[in-house]
Amino acid sequence: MTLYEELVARGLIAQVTDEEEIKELINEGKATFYIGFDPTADSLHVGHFMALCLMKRLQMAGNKPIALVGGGTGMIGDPSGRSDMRQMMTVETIQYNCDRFREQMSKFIDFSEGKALLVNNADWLMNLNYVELLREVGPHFSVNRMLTAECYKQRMEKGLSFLEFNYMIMQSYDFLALYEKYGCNMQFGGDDQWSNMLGGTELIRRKLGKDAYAMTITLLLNSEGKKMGKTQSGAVWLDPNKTTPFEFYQYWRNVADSDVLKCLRMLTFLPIEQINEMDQWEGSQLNQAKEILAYELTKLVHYEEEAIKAQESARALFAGGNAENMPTTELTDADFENDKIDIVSVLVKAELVPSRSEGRRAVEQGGVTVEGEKISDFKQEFDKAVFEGGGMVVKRGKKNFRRILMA
RNA sequence: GGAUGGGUUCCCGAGUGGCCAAAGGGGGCAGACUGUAAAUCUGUUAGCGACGCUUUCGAAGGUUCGAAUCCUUCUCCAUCCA
Repeated sequence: MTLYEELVARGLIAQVTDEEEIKELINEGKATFYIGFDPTADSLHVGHFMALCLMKRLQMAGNKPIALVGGGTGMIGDPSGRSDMRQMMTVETIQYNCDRFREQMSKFIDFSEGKALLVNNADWLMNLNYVELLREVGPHFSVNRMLTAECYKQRMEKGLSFLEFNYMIMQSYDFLALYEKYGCNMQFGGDDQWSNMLGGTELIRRKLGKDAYAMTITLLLNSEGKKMGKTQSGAVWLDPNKTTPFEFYQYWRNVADSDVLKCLRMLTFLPIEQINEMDQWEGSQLNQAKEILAYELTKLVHYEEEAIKAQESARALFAGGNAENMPTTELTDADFENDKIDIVSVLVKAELVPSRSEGRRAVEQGGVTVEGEKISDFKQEFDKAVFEGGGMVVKRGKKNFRRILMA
């Protein structure tokens, strides 16, 4: 199976500019391609992870990846598919985020010996001269065409600032710059980037009379059509300090039946044949597929050791027993009054609830368990002694656990 | 710059002087049922020392016994005109 065939089989490819050319380029390892990452947060998330996996697959086939962090484009903010304007970020924040990206990426991509490049578009965008730029690239963009681009559609209703309108031009300029500097002949990106990417191939054609290609990756959507990798409390991050390996594992352990196979195909490196076998699984057997998915992804992102720990914890917890590797919270003497602490305080301390009111409601609704015993009175108190030694396992709902210990 | 319409709780969206911590829907959370899934049903969804108190309807002032609601100024957004 060729690389391109595998990408198709995994459902990763959304749109391509020229299928035959792209096939040949990447199958034979002749592509120098780039993927852009906008530094909108201080950690990469699951959406980026897909792109990183793709980079890795292509790198393994001999293609040369360029990871571009958007230190320059981050100054503008991509309006694609958004209904509101992004918060403008300070230069310091952007720089900080770029540095974090750099760290995390080097975990996945081999940057040694020029096998891959990491560049920052601030290097060429920040020094552009407005009038020069207008004269250089301005004539090659038709405002009429730009306005019909899919990525602005949502914003045509709500309003689009000139600042953000220019994002496409900046991204197109990136492609041109990389083409000239490194011979980068292909761009990959999320499917929401399609119009921005076409801007680049067009610019290269008009400006240099050369061909460049673009290919988009299917966005990872769940069966309800929403982007995956988001939870109520925000994105699922790759940084273990922002999303612990256990939480990361649990996110994938809990995906809907209808999404498991898709996730396995698109995100893991398991052989496609093996995944296709799982496609036959039905009902509760799919639970095993979810466990495999969670384990594989945790292993990729946080290494095997953490994946094993997360899996053991999860198994133990849901089998009803205790687990070694559970998130813990430590109490100090100051948390106690007369050597006692009430259940609501414990919940708040353990961050199992955001406020005392919610803690109280959780207890009233029968959602709180301590050491397997349901708590029915929100005024219930505990002696300091019970937290000594192994501590006490507190559970809110079915999936939120915390071991409470003395510091 | 001019005209018009608008900013309500996590989101959408009612509410035009007291009965409003604010209808309804979505989402979230919890319970039942299950497979740590989905669907369904039920409860709940500002905070707190909790049959009471405190803060909230773009911001700041004002009128009033009483303001999300009336007045003034400011601000932001959309549409049309320039």
